[in-house]
Amino acid sequence: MAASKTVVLDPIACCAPVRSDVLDETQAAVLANSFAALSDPIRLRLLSYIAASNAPEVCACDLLEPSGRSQPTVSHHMKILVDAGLVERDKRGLWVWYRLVPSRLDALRAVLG
Amino acid sequence: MAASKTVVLDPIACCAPVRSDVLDETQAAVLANSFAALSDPIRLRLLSYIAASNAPEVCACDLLEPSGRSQPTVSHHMKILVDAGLVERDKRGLWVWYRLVPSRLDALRAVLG
DNA sequence: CGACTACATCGACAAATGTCAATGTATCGC
DNA sequence: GCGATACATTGACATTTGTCGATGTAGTCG
Repeated sequence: MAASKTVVLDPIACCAPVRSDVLDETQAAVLANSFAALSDPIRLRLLSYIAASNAPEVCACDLLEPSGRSQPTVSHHMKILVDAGLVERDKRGLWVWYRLVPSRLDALRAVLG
Repeated sequence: MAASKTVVLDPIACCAPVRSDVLDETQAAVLANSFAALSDPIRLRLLSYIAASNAPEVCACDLLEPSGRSQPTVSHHMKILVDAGLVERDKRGLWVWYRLVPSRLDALRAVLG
């Protein structure tokens, strides 16, 4: 039920490894979009911060200080990660909680193999 | 001995998986640069084209038609892949030959795990 | 209700990126 | 040497991206 905001993302799972077959334009576009989400240092650090926390979820409010960016900027980056399907967003009360989507990271990893 | 043109790249191998620890700014910058090389559909297709060919190397001249881009544009994209350490360049006579650097792809894959 | 809080969206801007035509450079064959 | 070939570099341009201040929106608490 989850995900499906701006861009189509599920096709990732169907992609054969980059090394085994030539990607068609659609596959390439989807994958490029996913890797683009990983192509910014701030986003990589946000991602690793969530992953490194022992908790299954991290509050958005805890992402500001370690990222060293303004609140709108962090919100912007998190949206990109969510749209790419790498992170899930859950608003509870005033706070927003983020958690990784391991299967999505696994899928990307598989594409690289 | 190979590689070391514009950007520092070897640090990739030393990075712990994104999921296990918070990346420092240097690690994040290097990794972001690597993923950025994968964040363009044309580059992904060039990469998979080389990988999918049974030959260990592919001539630059064979990359123009499948990519559907001009010669300068393909040259530009290949430079980005080479600088990212994902592909090696070998000029022999008039022709330039490209081959993948599997260890680099493996390293990136490891970071995602 | 109204004040306050947490996050998203908007608007603007500089910087980076993808693209191609034109030109440059190195190499081959004659 | 000379012309032709394969690829790189340059210059220009439109588009995209990262950033922040200002503002909007949804939720909480009294």
